[in-house]
Amino acid sequence: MPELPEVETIRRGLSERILQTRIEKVIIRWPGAVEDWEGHPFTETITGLGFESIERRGKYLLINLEGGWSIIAHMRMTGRLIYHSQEREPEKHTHVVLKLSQGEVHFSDTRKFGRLQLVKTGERMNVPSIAKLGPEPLSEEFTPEELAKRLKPRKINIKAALLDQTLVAGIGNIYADEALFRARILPERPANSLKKEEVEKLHEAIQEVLAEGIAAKGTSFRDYQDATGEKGSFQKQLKVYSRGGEPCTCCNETLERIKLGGRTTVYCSKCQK
DNA sequence: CAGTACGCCTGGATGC
DNA sequence: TGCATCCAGGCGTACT
Repeated sequence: MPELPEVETIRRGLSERILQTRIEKVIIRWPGAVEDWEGHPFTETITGLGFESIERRGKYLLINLEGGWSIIAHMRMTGRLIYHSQEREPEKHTHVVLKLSQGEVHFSDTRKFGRLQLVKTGERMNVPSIAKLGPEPLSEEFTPEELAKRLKPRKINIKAALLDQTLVAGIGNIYADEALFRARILPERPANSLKKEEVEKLHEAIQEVLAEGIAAKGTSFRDYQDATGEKGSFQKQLKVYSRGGEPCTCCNETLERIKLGGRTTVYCSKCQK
């Protein structure tokens, strides 16, 4: 599941490979994967344009093209954006192929939740899904004080709060569970019940797990692959996610597996308070 | 603001 | 072996 570290890894991989190229042809194999911009059709608008830069905001990739156009890409659960230096037959779930002046990019998504959305570059930060995102957790504006301020009015449990993209951007189910374990905080705790020291620990834990996730080129639990089709390795460092019923790496207690906000949550009832 | 449910999807795991 | 059912879950939207 591409969360911040996975999307950042894709951003870096694509940036190294496609910034000097131009889109020569667009092949849409499943129209549901793309969204036009106010009467400007996806294919016709981007054909012929070169790439200028690739940014990331939360779990969104912002691919900036020439001519004032951008593509906002979201992988959701199973999306992939993979660069091939040679021409390659699309796979079963490849929905869009961008033929470039050198190589090609395939957008594939088994579950068809992901989207490529055409927007004006000047409007990219104003589209609702991007505009409402909370701070970037690895940026300077994301301080312990900022996190505390944002948690204070929230009565929901801290796990659900971390998954709320308007509170802080980019954290998904994997890194939320890992950050809470590292900060030794129970996921059921109301967000506004965290003491100052706990918020500071959580802030540090969030930054650590995300940075380590990026360093490991992401978590390839099921479907995730980077921009070249390689798997990440952070799944080897997971302490709680997907380990329900297994012993805690710290105290050997059996890890609990519950549902919070409709999502599977794993934690250690002995280590986390 | 909280919470819940639903829709979007397929494949792998599980149950019979 | 084959078929039915469950589960994984990010996010937008609707409704209470």
